[in-house]
Amino acid sequence: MAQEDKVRKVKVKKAKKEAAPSENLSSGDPHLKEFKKVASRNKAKSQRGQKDTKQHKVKSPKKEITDFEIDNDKRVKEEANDGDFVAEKKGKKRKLESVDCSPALSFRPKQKKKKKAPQEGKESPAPEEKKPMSEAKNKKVKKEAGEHPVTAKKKKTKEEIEASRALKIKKKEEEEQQRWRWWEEEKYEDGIKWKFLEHKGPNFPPEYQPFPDNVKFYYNGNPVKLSLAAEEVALFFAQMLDHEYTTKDVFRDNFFKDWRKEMTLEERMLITDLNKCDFGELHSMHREKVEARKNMSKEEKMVIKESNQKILEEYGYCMLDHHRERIGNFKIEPPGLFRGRGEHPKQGMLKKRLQPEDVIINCSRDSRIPQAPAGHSWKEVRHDNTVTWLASWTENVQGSCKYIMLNANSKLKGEKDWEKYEVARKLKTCVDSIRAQYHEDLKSKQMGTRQRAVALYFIDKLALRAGNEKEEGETADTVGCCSLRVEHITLHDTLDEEKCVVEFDFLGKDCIRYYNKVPVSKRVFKNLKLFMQNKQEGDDLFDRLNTAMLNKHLSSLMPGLTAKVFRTYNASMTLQQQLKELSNCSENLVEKLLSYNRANRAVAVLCNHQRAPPKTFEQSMANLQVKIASRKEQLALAKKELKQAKKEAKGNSDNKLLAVIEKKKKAVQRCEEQLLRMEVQATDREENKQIALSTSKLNYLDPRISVAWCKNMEVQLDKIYNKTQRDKFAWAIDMTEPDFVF
DNA sequence: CCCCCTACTTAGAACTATCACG
DNA sequence: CGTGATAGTTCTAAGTAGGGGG
Repeated sequence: MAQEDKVRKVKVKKAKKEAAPSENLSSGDPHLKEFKKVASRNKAKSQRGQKDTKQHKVKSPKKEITDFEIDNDKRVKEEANDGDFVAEKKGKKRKLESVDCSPALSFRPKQKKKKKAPQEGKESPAPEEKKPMSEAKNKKVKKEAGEHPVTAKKKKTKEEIEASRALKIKKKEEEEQQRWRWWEEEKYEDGIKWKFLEHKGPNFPPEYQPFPDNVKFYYNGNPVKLSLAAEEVALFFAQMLDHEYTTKDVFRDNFFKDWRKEMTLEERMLITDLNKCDFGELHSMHREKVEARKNMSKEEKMVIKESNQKILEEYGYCMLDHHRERIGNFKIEPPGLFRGRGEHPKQGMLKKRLQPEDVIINCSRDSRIPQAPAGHSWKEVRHDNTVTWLASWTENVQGSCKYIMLNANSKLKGEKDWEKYEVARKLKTCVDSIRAQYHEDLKSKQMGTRQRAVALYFIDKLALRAGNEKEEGETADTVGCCSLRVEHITLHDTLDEEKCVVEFDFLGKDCIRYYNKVPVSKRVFKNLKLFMQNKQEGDDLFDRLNTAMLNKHLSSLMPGLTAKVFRTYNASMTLQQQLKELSNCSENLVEKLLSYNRANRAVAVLCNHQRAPPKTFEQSMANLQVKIASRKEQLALAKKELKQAKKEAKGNSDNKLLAVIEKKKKAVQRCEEQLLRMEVQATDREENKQIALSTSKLNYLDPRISVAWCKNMEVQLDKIYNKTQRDKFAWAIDMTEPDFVF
């Protein structure tokens, strides 16, 4: 248990200055002040409006910290003239020009408001800490009492249903009341993520249960009883037999190699060819199990649900600065076969079972340290409050770190999210000059600067990702902006009557294809031609640029600015614009929602958020069309009847007839409404066939835009955000006024 | 300058619960 | 009152970005 609390040092990077001085828009940082102002305004509001009995809010005077020193190590190197550009081989990029780099300003507002003393006072009295457990218990007791009447359960009647409903509502209210309104509090000083953190450690998956002897694995036609370890891995493969993965050579090879590592020497001698393996019985056993689980009785399902609930109760929450916070992924990932996306060179490799000995725990020194499962111990317990994770381990397939962190509705995540949108909003104030500058840079004498300008143009205009370098052969071959290669774009002097068209075709994150034909400015086009000169397939388009250089430059234009901010900015701006353009107050609810979805969709298209069309898509679409047709018939009929009724009533003021007319009118109206709803649904669904809205909604769209829209349009918020989303965006829902502008 | 490591966000697929409909 | 489609949740892979050390 090494107690090395790492104190993150604020790094001051050596700044190199480029020949052309960059416009520095950063000083003063008015936007972040705004951020703070909003926070306190909201605070005031809520104190006015609500009887918040909590008292975590303690105002604290702010202490300014000095800004970073800038090392003005100015070095200017002249770049060769245009004729000299030589494409360099991929992988090794030599950057000839020096790059402007302002001090590595952290974009956090904290920077401006280091405050020390009051932090202690901020925390609520210590005794509260012990509470959650007993509280939880109480709740449970209450619940049980309600659910298990002493007498027979025949009496499970209205009363009880009502009671449970009441309980639910009550719980909801309670939840609302208990919600930690962290956005009304002061932020911690630089880098400190928490003051107190206590949790139970991660939850491990159950041990492997060997399958019965009557289920056999065959090799070369002969039954073979496998050792426990080999059997477990064999089952991983057998379970996936329905999946396309298991037909791929790479997958099979990787699997077989790793499987053999788990075998005993004897097994390894015997089993040398995957094609001679017969997993049939294991596979069907697995299918039966799945089937059986599906067919379980309600009671059995209930039992499982309850035990899951118990696990959630125990492991799913932590105490963070006196608040009970939900953990996002408290379960240790179970072992299995690695499933990469796309043509992943490591697909099929064995992802090993983790032991507590692999896991590092992070928590407060003065908290109850989580107990490792019986007979085990943790790899390490540390107390680092500059990070947000509760536990971490190294995964064996890629060798990367994995973390257990809090749920999206937590303070730690929410605050970061809020900040992200504030940075994006700040970009709004200087985007014009940044655009002007990169437009200028397209003419730069320095190749690197030109490349940077073109890359920035793509990132801004097309919302491309930054495109970090990746290790070759370790992952699927995907690219982002800076890692584009010459084969990923095709230049067309004219295409479909448009000039200077760039045709993009590459695989991006998660191997999602990006295909787009975009007319670009002449200057950009000319530059691209230049960049591609003397290069061949496999060469980097931007051979003098990488994401680090790009971001360095960006952060010199505005603190906190990186490539990905453009995605956030353009996504949110698009939503706001589209909502303004598409929706209007006089629409009915269904139409408003269609408009909202369309605006959302425009963003998803911009960000290239795709999904596999649902398997049942065609079928369900056809079904819907049938329904629409029949409804249309109904409508026609209803209209006819109405006409008929009117005819009969002509010149006749018999009340009865009039009533009939009214009735028919209503029927027609109802029919029309339903028809409209279905037609809208059909349109929406068709337009959404291959587009995933949720990613942008969750990660790119400032929720305040949506909240404000709902208020202005008089649309219930739960029409656009489900429970999870409302939880995640609680801060925005609470603070946003109808006049919010991104 | 380059490479590696850490920490955190973003991403679509798979799985599960719920709801509408016959 | 079951069933199938849809909505919501979980899972974990795949990105971004910045630090740090050689």
